[in-house]
Amino acid sequence: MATLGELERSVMDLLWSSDDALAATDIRDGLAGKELAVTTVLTVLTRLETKGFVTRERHIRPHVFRATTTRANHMAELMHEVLGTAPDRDAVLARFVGQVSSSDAATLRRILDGK
Amino acid sequence: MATLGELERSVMDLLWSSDDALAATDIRDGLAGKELAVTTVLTVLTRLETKGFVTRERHIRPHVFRATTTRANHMAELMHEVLGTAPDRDAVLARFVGQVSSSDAATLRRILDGK
DNA sequence: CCTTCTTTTCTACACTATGTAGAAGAACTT
DNA sequence: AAGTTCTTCTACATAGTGTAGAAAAGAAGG
Repeated sequence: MATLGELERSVMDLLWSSDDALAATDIRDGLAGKELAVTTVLTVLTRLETKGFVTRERHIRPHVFRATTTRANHMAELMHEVLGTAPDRDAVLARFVGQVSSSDAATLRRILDGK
Repeated sequence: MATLGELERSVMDLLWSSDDALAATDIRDGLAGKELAVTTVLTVLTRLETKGFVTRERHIRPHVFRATTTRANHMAELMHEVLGTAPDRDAVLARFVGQVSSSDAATLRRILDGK
């Protein structure tokens, strides 16, 4: 899976946090602290589209963008990607679980039980 | 955590798979398919040292290198890093577990039980 | 339909990380 | 001291990302 740069991630965060699709100007305004040109935001959005992270509605003016997947889904996929490259899956899982907090462990148990 | 390039990862894979420390020439020889100059390997090893992924024994000639952590540990840390950036930890865990194979699920249960 | 405003696309440049290795220097062997 | 082996320095190419101006395309009003 393609990786995200810092700005790209910020943009994705806004899209992931938004229920409805956003225009480039919305995103520019949502990026607190940074004073970016709209074209910059559009460039990033176009790249994200190419990478498959966002879709764009071209029939609307201005174009609006939405994330193609949820943040949770994306993050889970990333984790699976890491796990997938390991020759020693079980060892990785063991270490992973060994490092989680007890509350995370409880969450995991709950999820596994409901499975 | 710093990320690894393709060649860097290949080098780490060799180190992770080796019980004892390796010299640059060992690594060059271990990289099947690629015909790299030893200096290239040394450059990569130096960068890996800077990034904290390997240690180097300077008092031995030739220098030998070893991974500072196990592969499983590294991978688990990567997974935690991903998880740590998520505002919705539980949702990510849910998705993550939701996507694992049943054998992975069994592994997880076993690990959690022994915890 | 011609002008003006808005929005998008194209093009471009700087910066960093990474892969790659030669040249020069340091250290060991004999 | 000379030769050999190994390391360090320096350098360059490429790709990804952040950044945005200039040019083009589309919409809206007169």
